[in-house]
Amino acid sequence: MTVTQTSGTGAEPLTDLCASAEVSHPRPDGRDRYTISEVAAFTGLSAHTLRWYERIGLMPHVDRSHTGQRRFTNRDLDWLAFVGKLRLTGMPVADMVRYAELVREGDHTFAERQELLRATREDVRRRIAELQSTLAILDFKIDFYADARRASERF
Amino acid sequence: MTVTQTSGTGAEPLTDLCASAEVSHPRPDGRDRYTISEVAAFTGLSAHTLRWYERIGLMPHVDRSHTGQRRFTNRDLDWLAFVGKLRLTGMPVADMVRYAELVREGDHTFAERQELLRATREDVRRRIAELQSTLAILDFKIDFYADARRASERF
DNA sequence: CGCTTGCTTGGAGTGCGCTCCAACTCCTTA
DNA sequence: TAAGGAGTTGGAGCGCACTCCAAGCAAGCG
Repeated sequence: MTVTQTSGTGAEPLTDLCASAEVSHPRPDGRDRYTISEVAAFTGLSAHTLRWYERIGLMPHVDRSHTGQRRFTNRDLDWLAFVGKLRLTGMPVADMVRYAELVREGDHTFAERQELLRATREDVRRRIAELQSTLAILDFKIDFYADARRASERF
Repeated sequence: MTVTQTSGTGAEPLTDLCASAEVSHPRPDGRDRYTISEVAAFTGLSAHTLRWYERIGLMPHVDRSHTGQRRFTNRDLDWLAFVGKLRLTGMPVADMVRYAELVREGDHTFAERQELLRATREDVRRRIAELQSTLAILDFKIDFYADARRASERF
């Protein structure tokens, strides 16, 4: 796993480090201000969704240009990458918002954050097990159809 | 894997066999007619949902009592168990309905059914991989919080 | 008989996660 | 200067998978 340490403005160093665990997509170097459409292209989320994430409190707080347009930072991209992972787990958006709130509240919420992630992890483990059981059924049925088709061809 | 061969009325023996792959929950022996609430309790689906499944064509066709009430058979339970598995895969209801249609159309749809299941299987494999990647991130962050908390306790 | 329980129906409502719309501002290019 | 493109907002709308509602029917019981 590659941990990319992004510049950071000095505020909440621990949270920042934690928010930037693994960045999968390479990003334009040396830049730290992206428009909403750049971020949309980069993350695969729509601009609508990005604004909506901010509205509901799932984005920490996005900088603005002098004309009021959003300017996302590398830190924001890190956060979105993490949110994307949480989304893949099937975690409800409300829970992600809760996590975001805890991050905003500061370091004294570490325990609760950890607990939330732990619960999510157990959930993910359960889901993997479920999926693997469905895989067995699917294999069984696919084999069944393969046999049936071979049989019908032979006679 | 235990394959429980349920009685069957003689119609489409292959499909029947295939529909009855693995029955996870033991069920009242010797019976073959269940009310909707029994099936609801048994499958964990609500009676509402069972009726809705029938309406949209996801249930093959449920017998009725002389007063018009539904009487589900063991075969129906087998089908519902399989549908439950498909549901766990995250397959959209519309696709499940498509599969149900193919089953109703008869044996000449084996190829298409197999293809549908194959696609689903690949999807499931992808989802398992995704979930496992999120698991890595979660572990990383949970460890991070564990370390941070231990560090803050020590000083 | 009246009451309860369980079932029936078509259609309306709900919650989630977006997704889009209308009306507007701002900046750039021709 | 005019047009076009990208951004802004609050709020409405959408698709999915249920979930519930109202009104009614049939059976069982005291």
